[in-house]
Amino acid sequence: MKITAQEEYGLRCVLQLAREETQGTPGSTLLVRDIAEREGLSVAYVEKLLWTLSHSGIVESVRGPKGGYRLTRSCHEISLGEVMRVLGGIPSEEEICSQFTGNHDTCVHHDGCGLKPVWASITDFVHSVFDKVPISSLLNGTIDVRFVQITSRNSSKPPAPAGAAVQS
Amino acid sequence: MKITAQEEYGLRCVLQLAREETQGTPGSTLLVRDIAEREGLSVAYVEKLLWTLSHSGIVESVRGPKGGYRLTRSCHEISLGEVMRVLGGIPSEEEICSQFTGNHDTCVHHDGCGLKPVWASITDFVHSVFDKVPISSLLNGTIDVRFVQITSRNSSKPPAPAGAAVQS
DNA sequence: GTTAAACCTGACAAGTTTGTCAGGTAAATG
DNA sequence: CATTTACCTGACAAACTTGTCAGGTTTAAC
Repeated sequence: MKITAQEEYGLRCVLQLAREETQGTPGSTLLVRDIAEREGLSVAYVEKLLWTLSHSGIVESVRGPKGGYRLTRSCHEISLGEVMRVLGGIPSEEEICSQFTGNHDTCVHHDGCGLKPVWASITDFVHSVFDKVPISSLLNGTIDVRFVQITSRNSSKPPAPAGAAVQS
Repeated sequence: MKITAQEEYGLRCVLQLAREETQGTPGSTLLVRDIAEREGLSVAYVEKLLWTLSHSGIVESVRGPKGGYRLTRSCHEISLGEVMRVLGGIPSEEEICSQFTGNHDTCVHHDGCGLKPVWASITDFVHSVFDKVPISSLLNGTIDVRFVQITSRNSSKPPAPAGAAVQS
């Protein structure tokens, strides 16, 4: 259960833009160079991360001099879950058993596999928590995710919408 | 947020031993060769996984002919969290910020880092769920982790003990 | 003792992820 | 319209993870 580098650094970039949104003038942008400097990352790497984020609709770019990047929506309306899904390449329910490079072509557990529903429940659960955390709450010091209210959904849950279900 | 191959395959081996415990005679063991065959893994790989597990006290080996591996305790007393911690190399609280190979020697967030407590809370939270799932419950078909009772601990929580806190 | 069946171990090849590089294309200012 | 400042993109080197290999050592049965 690891957090990937892409998730870590991508989220940091988003948080820089969120800070700019709350502290700068409305619509102001941040240069890639500045984000890279503040995070100790290379310009090229930050560009790559922002490319992923912009193609998922979380951030947008303004070209030309005085250009830069900014969030597409208020940082109160963007959830941690939305950002993590974009950055992490969360495996879908179907991919859970096929993401492993074992030497068997078909999952030996395809019948009576007790593990697949476990993984599915875990990732689903983690995201239900993430979806309730707006990134704005990550700006000021500390948030304890354990205090997030968990809604214990029934098994007849509706499929989760692609967008985030942020609830302040 | 990824489940590593070691976690996946290591847990499968543990579940094979748990099944043997519930279905075989008391104290009976399972051959590495048989586990490998049932899971579609190589004998060498299963040996490596079991080595990790045995050095953490989750499984033990019986040498010689008629030897093999078995769990050290009943599968009702071993939690998913305990197995995952052994297999995943979960980073400790101090390592959370240093597990990334960025090009900065000191974490740029060392003062006022809003991310570290988030990662810490998330991993802590996930494990508090895992610790409540005995591996015996993974044997028969499906368990939905979402229905596990979450105890919302206070911030003045005692440090989590190394052993599992399984509660059936 | 001998043998056979099992576990133990370190080194290494293959594959994936991570981060960089070099060279593009687009837009606003003067 | 030239120039500067910025974003865009594909290919690739380095680092890490994954899984294998070859050869050990230990133990129980006969």
